[in-house]
Amino acid sequence: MRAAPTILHLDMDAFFAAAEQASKPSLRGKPVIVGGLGPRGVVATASYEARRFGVHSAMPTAQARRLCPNGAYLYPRFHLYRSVSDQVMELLRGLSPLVEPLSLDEAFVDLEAGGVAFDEAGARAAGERLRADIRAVTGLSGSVGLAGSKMLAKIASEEAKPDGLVLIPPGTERELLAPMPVRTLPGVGPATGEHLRRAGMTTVGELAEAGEDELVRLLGRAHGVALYRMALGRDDRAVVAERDAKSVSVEDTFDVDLHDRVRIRYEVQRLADRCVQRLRGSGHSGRTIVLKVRRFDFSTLTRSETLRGPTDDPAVVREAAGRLLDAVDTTGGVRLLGVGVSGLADYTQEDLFAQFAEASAEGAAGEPGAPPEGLAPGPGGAEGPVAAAEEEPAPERRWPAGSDVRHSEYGAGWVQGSGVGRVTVRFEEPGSAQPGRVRTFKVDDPELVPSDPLPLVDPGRPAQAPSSPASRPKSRSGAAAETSPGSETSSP
DNA sequence: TCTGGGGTCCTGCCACGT
DNA sequence: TCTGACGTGGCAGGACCC
Repeated sequence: MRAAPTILHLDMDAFFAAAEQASKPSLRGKPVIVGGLGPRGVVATASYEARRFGVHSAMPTAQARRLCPNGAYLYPRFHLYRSVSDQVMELLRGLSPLVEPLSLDEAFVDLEAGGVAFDEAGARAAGERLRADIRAVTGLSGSVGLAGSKMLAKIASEEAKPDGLVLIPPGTERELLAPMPVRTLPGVGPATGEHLRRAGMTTVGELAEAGEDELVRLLGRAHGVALYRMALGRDDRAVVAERDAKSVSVEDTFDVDLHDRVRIRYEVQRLADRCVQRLRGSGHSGRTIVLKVRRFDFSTLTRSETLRGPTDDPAVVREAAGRLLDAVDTTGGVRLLGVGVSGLADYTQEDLFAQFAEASAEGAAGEPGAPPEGLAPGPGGAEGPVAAAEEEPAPERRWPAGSDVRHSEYGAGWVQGSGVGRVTVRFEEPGSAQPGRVRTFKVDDPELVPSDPLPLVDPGRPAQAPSSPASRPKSRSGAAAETSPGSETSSP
């Protein structure tokens, strides 16, 4: 591990919910919950206002509604989050070529590799500058952790939340970690945490005292060794800018368990097609086809089959998935189906031939066939906007809560709710000073159309000018404007 | 009062070839 | 010809992460 705290971890605060609040002025300061809104949905992100009611990520949405009945419940708008994320990642790449994105809202940066910081003061200045730039460009806040390793930088950013910066000075790691719960360490989830608790270990200090041999005995070689090192504050994993994908998969949970074998087979074929679409989109082919089935009792099983060579042919993947399904007992019902491809390869000559052959067949074998009679395609018919966008034209227009719309007379707005043939829209834009007016229309009103999300910060009028590119000289040391946590967003 | 979606990594078991 | 050791690959499940 390096001596200077020049690994930076950025974590955007309640990212999806914050983006929704920035985009919809009427939701600012209110509890906002983003996630699946169907009967089996779960919370992806809750705003800090919603967290005060006990709502948190991964909680069933139905439970969240009981805890926070007056919150705004919205479907995720990944297009918006991805565009904001791109802006943030661009700022990070201004700091260093070594940027490792972990998700849309998180990344590691090696400041030393970028030449922007070599010591504590430099790292702190770069972190503060970054936070100010993110706010200027996106209107959102992010928390920054700085330390000499990835693990500690991540722990630091967690401590910094919301809207803060924490630096772990070199030499203080063990002392700092010792009283923390074992769950603080990456790789310790509910199962390992419980395992360790039964063995009498609840803090990181107790793991360090137990010794490597004991942890290996309890958790196995790889996990035990890694955990012992982490407990000592040792982590020499490098920031890796590019990672190759290892697998591609798609899955759907159905609002109601499926029992009909014909319907199940049809859904597997649709998933296989979607999976191949994604596979091709990523420029890959793959050798191992995986079928995932979650049964009525939540037990999950996977079946896989490895082909002779990689493929990106939908017919081949459909067939393999179908064969795997034949070996699965689905009596009792299934709540989730998934199809994945692993053992990824770049395109091969063989794949090109396969594609060519398929193209000449004019897609005759490229369709999964019509849905079983009387059954609409899709998971229970209540899928979110992302899934809906991939469907065939629906007989009735859908207006998912939170989605962007435009009305020929009233302009840009978003869907507050819909039902019984009506859709309620609030007309406001990210820059609106006041909450917008609400109007209700018929769902098939021709004046109302879905639209793309508007940028959170008008590019012509940034909230505040971002500082010059991060590759600039390091002499600038101010940038203290955004250090204080927002008073209204303190965690419960 | 029920538990999403898209991933990664590890472990144990088994079959197979040498 | 039989047997055991060993390495490897495939498969299934579990844990974890965001």
